[in-house]
Amino acid sequence: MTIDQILDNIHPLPESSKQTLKQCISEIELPKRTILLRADRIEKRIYFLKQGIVRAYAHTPGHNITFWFGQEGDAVVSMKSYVAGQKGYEDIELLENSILYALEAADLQTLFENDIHIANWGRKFAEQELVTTEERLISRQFRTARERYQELLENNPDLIQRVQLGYIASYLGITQVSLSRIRAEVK
Amino acid sequence: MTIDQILDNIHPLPESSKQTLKQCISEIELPKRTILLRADRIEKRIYFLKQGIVRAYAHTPGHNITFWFGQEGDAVVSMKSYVAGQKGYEDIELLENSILYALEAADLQTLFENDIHIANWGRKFAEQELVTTEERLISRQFRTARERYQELLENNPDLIQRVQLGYIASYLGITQVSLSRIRAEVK
DNA sequence: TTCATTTTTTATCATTTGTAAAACTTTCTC
DNA sequence: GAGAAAGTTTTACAAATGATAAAAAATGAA
Repeated sequence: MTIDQILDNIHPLPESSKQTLKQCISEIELPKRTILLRADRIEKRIYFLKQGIVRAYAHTPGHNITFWFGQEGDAVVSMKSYVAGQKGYEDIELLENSILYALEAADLQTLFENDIHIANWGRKFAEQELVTTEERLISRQFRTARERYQELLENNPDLIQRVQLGYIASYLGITQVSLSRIRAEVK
Repeated sequence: MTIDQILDNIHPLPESSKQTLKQCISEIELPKRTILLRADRIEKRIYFLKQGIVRAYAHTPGHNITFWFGQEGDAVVSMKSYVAGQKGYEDIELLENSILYALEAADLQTLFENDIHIANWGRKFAEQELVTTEERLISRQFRTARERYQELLENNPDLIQRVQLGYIASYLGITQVSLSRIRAEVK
């Protein structure tokens, strides 16, 4: 997944604006188990995932709760840091050796103020994340864990292969034991 | 709550841009029980709530699920329509006689293309809705229904007075019977 | 490979939550 | 204010889920 594909997929940009934006983006490679973003920091960078898989989890008393998985092409961002300049809820951990595109949030802010195309690109970015987040919320509210597991099996069977089931269970909001029961039924 | 307060609260705008935007906004008054937005339509208008209270619910087999309440100052929008031009998930119903500020999404789109301040205002709008939605998702994933009811009692006691408990129970993701049990304990 | 560690599944039991029905309370209408 | 309708609480029972422990399977390192 190239950076051009990722940028264009959010919203097409005129060539000159795209070049301007790309000049602020660098590619980095990081090993499995790296904690890319931390809940207790105000994160200054945003990332796009070229290769790899990541999970976002919150540290809660007793155990950590995984609430998002990112895959190739996804933006990896502490939204609370990016939008409000405040500490987020999530640690984000690389579950595989990964390649990321990195971008300073401050650089992006400057571009927003000076280039209307980039401002609208940033608007589209937030809007798309908004709809995705809303869909996650609705999936969680409308469907049982069993249904959401089946949804995952159909729409994203990769994920279940690449991620250990304890994290999937946490993501679905059930215990690993319950997920095992569901898998025993469904298979 | 004036339209100026609502607009400025999202992101301050230069006076000329604000005037431009306000020229597209009209005030309307609608009675209780009006269905303002419908899941089976692509909605062309967005609203801000001056006075009243609304709920968003999805029609699911068996019963409707309430997943959002809007109060004074909130944007009332079918995000799927606004962002993606597709049918949304929700009907939005006025629970009280209400006064709303209305705006054609198409007019707003035109302003986005031509005024960088309005484009950044629109970006901020989406970003704020994003963080709010993320908070709702996380509240739902991290906390039990009991905790979320107590959270509501503390942060928004009004809501529980103004909205019938069946809707609150649905919003919390439990049955009305369970909510009754929780209330019996907490009181 | 072999052994140790981690992950997943299975079993049992206790707790929570849902369903259904009835009783009670509040609100609305005439 | 009386009666009807709508909303809320309570009860009893059934079903689903969680906690815990232990077994089985998979993974990783030497």
